[in-house]
Amino acid sequence: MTRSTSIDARRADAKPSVSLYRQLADTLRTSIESGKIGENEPLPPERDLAVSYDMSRDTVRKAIRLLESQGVLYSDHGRGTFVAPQSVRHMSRFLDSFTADTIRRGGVPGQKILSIEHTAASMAIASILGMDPHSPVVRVRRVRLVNDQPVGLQDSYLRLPFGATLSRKELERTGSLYRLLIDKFATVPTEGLESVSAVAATADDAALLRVEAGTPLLLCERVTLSERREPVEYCEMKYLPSYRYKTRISKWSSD
Amino acid sequence: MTRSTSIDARRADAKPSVSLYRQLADTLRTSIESGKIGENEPLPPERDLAVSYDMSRDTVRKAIRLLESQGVLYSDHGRGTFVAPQSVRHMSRFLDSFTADTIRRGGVPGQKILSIEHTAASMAIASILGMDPHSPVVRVRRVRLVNDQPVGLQDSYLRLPFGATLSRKELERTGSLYRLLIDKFATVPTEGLESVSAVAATADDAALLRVEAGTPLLLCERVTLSERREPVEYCEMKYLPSYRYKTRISKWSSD
DNA sequence: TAGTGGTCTAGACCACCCC
DNA sequence: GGGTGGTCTAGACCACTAG
Repeated sequence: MTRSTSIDARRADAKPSVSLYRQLADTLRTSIESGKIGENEPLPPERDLAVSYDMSRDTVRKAIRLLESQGVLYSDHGRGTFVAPQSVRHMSRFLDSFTADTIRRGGVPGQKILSIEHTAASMAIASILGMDPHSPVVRVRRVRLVNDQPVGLQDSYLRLPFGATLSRKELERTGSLYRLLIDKFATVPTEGLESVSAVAATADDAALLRVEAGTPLLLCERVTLSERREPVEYCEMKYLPSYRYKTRISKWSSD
Repeated sequence: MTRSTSIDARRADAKPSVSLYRQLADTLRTSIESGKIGENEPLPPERDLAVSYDMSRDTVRKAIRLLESQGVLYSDHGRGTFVAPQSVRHMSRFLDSFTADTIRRGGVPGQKILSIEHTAASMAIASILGMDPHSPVVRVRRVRLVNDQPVGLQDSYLRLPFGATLSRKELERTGSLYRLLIDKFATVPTEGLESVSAVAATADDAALLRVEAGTPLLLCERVTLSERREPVEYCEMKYLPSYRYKTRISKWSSD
């Protein structure tokens, strides 16, 4: 007995082995994005999917759980599994670079690098990055652009491997600090802790963002953690009011 | 062969049947909160836990997945499963009432109800709540307090079941709109879509929050969806800069 | 190489929704 | 009652990490 066509084709693909349930999740996601199943319409029952794609029901369920966690599907006990409304599907937020996030929203991301300094950590920065004061850190200040218009300021402090440095050229090439972390320093940003509030633009902020001083800005502070849950970046972002920060939050805390 | 003590005790408890994996998750969460296993220290291997608690390894894994989604644990392939740092464990955000959220942060929640109107939905409100214009809605305006100090304004539009009404007395008793939705209208808020930005306080805002007009405020708009993914509430919240909005975001979007 | 988490299976039974 | 998702099992094998 052989596996259903489309999944088998993927299996023979470049990657040596993507798990079955991820392949199924991709297949389902694609068929949902293409509109084959409408909002709030049901998927075939798990048992049917298992037969169709020649896998166990448990594997089908894993695919459904994955898509559920991404806001693509939702299941109701006794009723069925349904396609989430588009409004939900497009709200999911992930730990993502500004670059990728902007592209996902349909904008053209850009940046103007204001400065890259190799410096010693202040007590505050050292504390939040879990290092000793005066340890070396890299500070990167940037203006973020969408479609060539400034939308926000980013002030990042990076903890680099011992002796490593970061050049303006490297950053200009990729445009994304996260890509550099992954590709050059083999550090995968895995989790982010964010704290959001509102502040008034300082004179400096105002000049860079081309608004008046005192304009309300969205202040977002973030600590980024590696796979081992070590802090690797602290970043302060200030965004114009036109920039909207979207999130989906799920379920009930007793879960 | 009988089940390990603590889990069995729970099983005999009030609730007729909480699933095994949730019981194990509760047990593990408790023992983590109590500090029996420190930050970034490993749990016993899944196979050991399965033997200890007399359940299958798959059931143990379900408990671990649940805690992982709540930011309590993280697993690394080939290394083990570890307790997340406290900073992560305390950042998880859920679709929660202001009331519950404030308590979780260690504050005393309060509210001053400014008005409760039964009115007809504007086109904008009707559109976002997925109803016809002029359909009946309830608008609730409140000042939110933490430790008796005003921290924000909430302006909620509720879609109630046909013919239902909402009295000030009911809302004053529970203090929480969500509790009323659940208890009185059998509607469980399941998912929220939020959009956050910054605004300047209007003269009215300023008076209610006891600050100067023009003060930057955090503006958070939210659409709350029911289990069936029908919109049940639209809410605009404006918070003082001192109020911080905390989130944990996970993993990589390619997941 | 030994030990860990990750995937997958085939089958059983329960809980819930709706007709 | 018939169909759906939810839970649980026992066992197999793979993939990754570390000493």
